[in-house]
Amino acid sequence: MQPAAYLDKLNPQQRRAVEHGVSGPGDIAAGPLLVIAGAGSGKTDTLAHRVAHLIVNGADPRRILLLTFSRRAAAEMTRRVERIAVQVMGPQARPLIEGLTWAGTFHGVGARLLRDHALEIGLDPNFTIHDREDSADLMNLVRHELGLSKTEKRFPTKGTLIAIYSRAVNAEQPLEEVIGRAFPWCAGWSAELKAIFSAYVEAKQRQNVLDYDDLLLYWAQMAGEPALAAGLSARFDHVLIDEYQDTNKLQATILLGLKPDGRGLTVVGDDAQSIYSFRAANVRNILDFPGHFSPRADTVMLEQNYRSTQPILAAANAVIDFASERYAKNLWSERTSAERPVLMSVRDEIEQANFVATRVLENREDGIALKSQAVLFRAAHHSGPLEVELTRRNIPFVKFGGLKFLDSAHVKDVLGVLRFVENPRDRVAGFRALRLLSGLGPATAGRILDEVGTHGTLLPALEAVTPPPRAQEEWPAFLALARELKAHGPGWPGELDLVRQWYEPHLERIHEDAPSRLADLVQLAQIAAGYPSRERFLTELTLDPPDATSAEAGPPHLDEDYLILSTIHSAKGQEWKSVFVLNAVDGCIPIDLGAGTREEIEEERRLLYVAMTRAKDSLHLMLPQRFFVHGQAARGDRHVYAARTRFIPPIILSRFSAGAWPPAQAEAPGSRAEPAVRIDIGARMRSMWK
DNA sequence: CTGGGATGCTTTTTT
DNA sequence: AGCATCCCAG
Repeated sequence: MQPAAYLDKLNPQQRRAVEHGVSGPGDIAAGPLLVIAGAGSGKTDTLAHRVAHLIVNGADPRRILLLTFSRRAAAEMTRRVERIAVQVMGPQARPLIEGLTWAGTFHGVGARLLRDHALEIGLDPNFTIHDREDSADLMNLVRHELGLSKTEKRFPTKGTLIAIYSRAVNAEQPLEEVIGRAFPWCAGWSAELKAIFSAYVEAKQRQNVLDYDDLLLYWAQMAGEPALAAGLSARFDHVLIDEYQDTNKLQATILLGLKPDGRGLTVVGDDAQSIYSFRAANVRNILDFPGHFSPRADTVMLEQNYRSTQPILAAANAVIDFASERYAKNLWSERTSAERPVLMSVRDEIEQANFVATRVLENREDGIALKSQAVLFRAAHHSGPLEVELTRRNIPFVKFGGLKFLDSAHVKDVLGVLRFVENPRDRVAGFRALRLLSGLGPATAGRILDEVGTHGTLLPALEAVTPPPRAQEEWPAFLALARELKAHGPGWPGELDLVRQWYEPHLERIHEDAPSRLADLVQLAQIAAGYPSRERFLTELTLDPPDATSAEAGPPHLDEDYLILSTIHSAKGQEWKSVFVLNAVDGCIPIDLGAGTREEIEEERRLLYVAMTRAKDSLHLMLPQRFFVHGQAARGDRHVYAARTRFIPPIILSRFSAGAWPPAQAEAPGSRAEPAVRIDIGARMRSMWK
């Protein structure tokens, strides 16, 4: 057997990253390693090879911790590791890879570790997890209780509150600093904010719920507590983290707590693709990583791009060259092409939609499947007109990013009932569930939840309730439902069907468009069937929500072809043959919200870079000239003119080719082709008034 | 106390 | 255009 034949197709840098600290079977002594992996440089493959290489050389898969940005990425990584390992070791690798169970997101792994260690840290292991919306709802409850909803001057809303709180936790910054840097318009409220946050924390603990941030925070606390830290860090021999540029200070604290000397630690990322600072991600994590250790961490740079053609790469490089601070690297590609990326001018968003739909179909005629094409945009609503056009032309699409399936009211209602039964102390869930009954408002719901709280258990408390007269009729059915669920009557996923049956009449009463919402619930039931129990379903759905939006969510007939629509954020790590970037104009990229600090602008630049580097063969940046302004009558024509994004200044225009659509617009006056039809619209208009 | 309607303000990206 | 809040009728 040639021991390392599977490494031969790696380039020298990739190979260095894979073999770092591994000198042969049974001999692994790896110090900290940083891999700077440019876009399309085979990062995932390199990391997968490293994991496989460790295992092949005797590392215990059960003692490898692999942290990725999304669950999807973790699954993909595990799949590749298995493929490589099987290739080297044959089928006996399979059971070995089964042991690679600690692969997931920081939040997912945190949840699992916390359930394992709950008792040691005084946590009830049956805690439920609040997603962002739930957290905001709870914050709102607290906000009202403290009487801050009717201050004389406008007090920050629940969304702002949770954003401030979350940033303070994830960036490990004192409140004053967070407000000063990121929320200057909230200055002057810091005393109130402290009060509200402390009440929020107490409420979470009383209700036995954790929010996303807690999953990291408790983990970090454990890792920092000497009595627990040793056991925790001894649990893993190797810790590998993907997308390190998008981790925050709190996550770095966890890592350093797990592996203080960096032994067995590998981080991979690309500072040029850091796009999550709104979530407190900090580029400094990756920039400063080597210096945290002594001796310094080894650094490997992957610069060969296997994805894009040379002209696409040259344009993307030109854009990122203006970035202020980064690991200087120069991506290159062997893939030649004569086709530069296109800056395509169109009159407005309607024409933009028209162009994209037309070109997508042409591409398909040329043999490029819809799935190999993607339309990317800065904000979820930017794709609105395009979605209309695609629907009109019957072009199937799936949209990633923006409002999620789980965020819709009806799905949250059903989950709320389940969560309330799972954890009766969860007031947000309880509130949601109880208020579904007509005649039962916030006051009564609050009273009932107080009862449940003092009782400690659900059923006796509910049975003792006398509902208000107007809710009396619907109460027995609710009580019966709670009983069934508490007893796990029909088992899983039958319990979800039970809730659905109970909920249906309520849904029809509450919402006009009940039928389409019912379809979502059918889909929820299908998702539910994929989980072994109610508890696992609720936890994992919160940590790993289905990432496509409800519009398409109908369990897409996987054999069918469909176009990909995605926010740039959700496009991270992906690639397509042909990519269209919508609204490459100032105001959209960079987006014209908020303060627009220098750091924020730099991040917008990286966003454009990420979008451009998703393209393999063909790239169009769309430039609508006019935007209709919001807040006018449906067919109003008030509009503003938009300018090409500032990230493509004249000096790099030569990296692009220019186009306009419809083509007639590009031609000089006089050379215009003879129209096929002539209709005197002007005459019609005049005759309207006669 | 609940629920419906009017009115005024915010408006990105996501585990 | 959507949501939070306010106001009022049962």
